[in-house]
Amino acid sequence: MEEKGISQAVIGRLPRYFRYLGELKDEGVERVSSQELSGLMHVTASQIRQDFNNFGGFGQQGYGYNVEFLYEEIGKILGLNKTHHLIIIGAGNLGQALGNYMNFERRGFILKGMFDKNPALYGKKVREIEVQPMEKVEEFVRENDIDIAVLTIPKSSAVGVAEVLVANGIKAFWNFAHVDLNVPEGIQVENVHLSDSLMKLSYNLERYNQEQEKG
Amino acid sequence: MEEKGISQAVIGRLPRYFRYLGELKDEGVERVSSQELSGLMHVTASQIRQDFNNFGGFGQQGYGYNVEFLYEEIGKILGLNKTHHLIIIGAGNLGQALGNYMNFERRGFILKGMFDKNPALYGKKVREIEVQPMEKVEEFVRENDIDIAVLTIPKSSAVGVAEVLVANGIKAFWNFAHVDLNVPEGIQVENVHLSDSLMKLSYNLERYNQEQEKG
DNA sequence: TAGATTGTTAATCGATTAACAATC
DNA sequence: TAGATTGTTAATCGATTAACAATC
Repeated sequence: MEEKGISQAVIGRLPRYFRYLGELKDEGVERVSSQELSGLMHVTASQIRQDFNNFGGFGQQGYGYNVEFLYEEIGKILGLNKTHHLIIIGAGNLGQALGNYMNFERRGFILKGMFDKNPALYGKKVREIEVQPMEKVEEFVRENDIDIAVLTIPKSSAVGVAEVLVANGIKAFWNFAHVDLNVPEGIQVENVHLSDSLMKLSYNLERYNQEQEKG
Repeated sequence: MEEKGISQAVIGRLPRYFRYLGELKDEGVERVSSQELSGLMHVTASQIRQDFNNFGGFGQQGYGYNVEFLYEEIGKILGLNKTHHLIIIGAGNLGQALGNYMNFERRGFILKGMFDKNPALYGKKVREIEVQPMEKVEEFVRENDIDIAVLTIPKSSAVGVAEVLVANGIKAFWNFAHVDLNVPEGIQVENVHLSDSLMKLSYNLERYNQEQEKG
């Protein structure tokens, strides 16, 4: 179970393994070989075995992998056996959409608070959580053991807000603002730059069309 | 200006270049060297030059790159000089949030329609666009020159809906459903798997905490 | 025991970085 | 012309794939 210096390429694939294993588990499948999984997921069996072996041996020669065991282990690696408390900064459309998404709760990501600087939103409820004024966020973070801040605010305020949150103990950001945060060493940032993603799609669409025209 | 077989690693970096160059442009900066950009973006100058040279020479020895020119060129590469028509399938919280996000419009991504199978949402307006029943989507796609379908529906229906849309001429999907679409060759898919992203953050948070404990 | 399939080492491939000649 | 900085080739690094011995 030794883990050190696992590359982000591997980490990035774990949630997808987790998803497929969850589906197999739900279908009642008991064991799976790297070859079967390879066919299902369209990645090489070799890569699957290499990826799993970064975390120690989960399989058994001649048998393959036990689906439920592997599912649980990957869940643990991803930290899904622990509870994470999160707050959403910015209660606009996107913030509310994320707040309403119950599936995160199922995985142990518990929404504890929502904040906005727009008074029109104060008191508005997203599930059980009331939107609070931004002025209250510092105290709230200090007193409620918050791990993750979800930033669904405009880029103009994101960098400043992140700074304040770090000063009050936030350890991780799920950043939807279209800006690079530049936080101190050891603070984790996961960016979701939606417009970047849309531009990538646009490029690939464009490129394919052009190739078609050439023949 | 020859382009062929550009790796997705390079494509994935273009939107970020585009963003930084846009900011420099707005600040009135006229020229930038790969070295300066390197300092700003925290990537190597060598990588910057290699990336740009995939698309031909945008710079000038001894001078660097003209900010506005480079900005425009990368925009063109990303297809942002063209207009794209898109529809949103699934008018729930996330669908509405994306529909309301005006910035996409600024880049030429025009929302043309929204669809949902929930009658309670029919007629609801997101900006100028009324939510329509799912039954209307096939005809709408055929008659309105739609390029991109945004899927903000549950995974259970996403695969089937995608199939129908492909049959009616959709060429690209921006997929927020937590499932792999598996479309025919030549149809573009850009996945935004939010829960995968959150799990990655969870992993990195976990890992860092563990390392701290060991000392 | 024979067959299957892992864990792991070695080979290959691709992406990043370094170096430098070309040239503005 | 001298200085700066690109475009591009070569070197390095890391990630993926192939191969196979270990072992259930």
